[in-house]
Amino acid sequence: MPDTPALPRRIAHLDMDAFYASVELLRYPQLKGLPVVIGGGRRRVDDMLAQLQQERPEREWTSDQLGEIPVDFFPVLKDYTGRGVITTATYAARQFGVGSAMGMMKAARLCPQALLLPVDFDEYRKYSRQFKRLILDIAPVMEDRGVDEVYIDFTHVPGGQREGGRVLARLIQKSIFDATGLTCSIGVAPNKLIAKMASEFNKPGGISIVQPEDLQTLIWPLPCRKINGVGPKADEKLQQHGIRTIGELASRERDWLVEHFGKSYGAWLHDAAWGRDERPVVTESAPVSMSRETTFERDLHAVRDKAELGAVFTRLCEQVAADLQRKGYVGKTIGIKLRYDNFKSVTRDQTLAHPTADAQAIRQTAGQCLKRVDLTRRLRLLGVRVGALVKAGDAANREESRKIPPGAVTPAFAASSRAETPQLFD
DNA sequence: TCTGGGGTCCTAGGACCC
DNA sequence: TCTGGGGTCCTAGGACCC
Repeated sequence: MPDTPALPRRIAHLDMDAFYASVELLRYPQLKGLPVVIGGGRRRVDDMLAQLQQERPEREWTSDQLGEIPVDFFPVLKDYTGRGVITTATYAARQFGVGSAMGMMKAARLCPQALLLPVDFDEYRKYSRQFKRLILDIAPVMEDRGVDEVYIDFTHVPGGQREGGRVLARLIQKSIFDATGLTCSIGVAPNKLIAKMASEFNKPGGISIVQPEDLQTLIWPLPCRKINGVGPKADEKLQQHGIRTIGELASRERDWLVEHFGKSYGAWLHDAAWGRDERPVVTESAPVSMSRETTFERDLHAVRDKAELGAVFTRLCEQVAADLQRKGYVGKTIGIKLRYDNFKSVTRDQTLAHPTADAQAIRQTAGQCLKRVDLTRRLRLLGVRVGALVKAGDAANREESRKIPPGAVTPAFAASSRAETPQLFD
């Protein structure tokens, strides 16, 4: 093999534009341009069609005619009762100040006439798989970052270096749009950190190319919060030190940042501000944990709502078990999460000698965890988690070779099993 | 105006072992 | 009697991301 000069790294970040809302508009084009909010419970399309059939019996309604459902049939935000947050909102709704993660009740005051659609993750996942398949057909090194985002390594892809990546980015955009009608924004830069910021520059439908020499002009004027990894807490602390932009962050000594933000995070902040990031685009990753949680319609009490809580608890355990089994994993760290009426959260977990994906075993251990928390306060949320995952087959093999006696328990498990605590809803 | 659900990673103390 | 480090695992909480 002849020596080839090392190519400069070209990393792309692709972000689907208003993904959930755009997918919904494919089904309901009649809502285009109207303020629409997505969130608050899940309603199946079948249920909606049944209701429609009842209210408008003059014709037959099938899933082929979603685009003909009259706009006045859709529920509006002001009629919504119950809790929850908005998952996303169309541009028309955002003009009223409505945005994702906002409480429904607040959104209803800002834009009472907004149409309300329930989230339909199955539908979004369907389009998610499709656009990722299209990308993989063009560029094989792709990292999954959730339903609507990916990183792509352009470096060795044909055309990936042309015009800094713009040619390949255009090709991917066109491929996705032609197949789905959906648009996306792409940023291409020397690394993931900058690419992520660049993909936001020209939304929607934009392509932004950032070269190493563009750091000062394009990146340094941005607020620190634009760095993926600087959240509200870190941003507030930075501001308290008079640091608002990435450029101001870059002008601080590395040692000063380490002193105030810790060895690891401080050094990382310094690297980030100087546009340094060597993380590779990772094409495969194994899950670490799986969980299910639910927020109740009203806060529940462990004693007074014992039956209801017990049923929810069992269901969560069954759902996690089903998720594990479906994906072929077992885990040995079983945990619970509670959120009290004052919004404070606590977690408890316990590690078993053997990994499991069995609903009864999960419920048994999660029940032990429940005995270790305060159950006198009303509960707003309950969750069940299984961590320390391994592939189901691998676990079986290792157990076999290590000859662990069946029924072995960790000391912590044995201790908590002996604990005499009052039975509440478990 | 009260604030979803699913994740990952980091920190820090204590247990336990060598 | 007082006093070592280092490594790993477990547990709880919190920041952050999509």
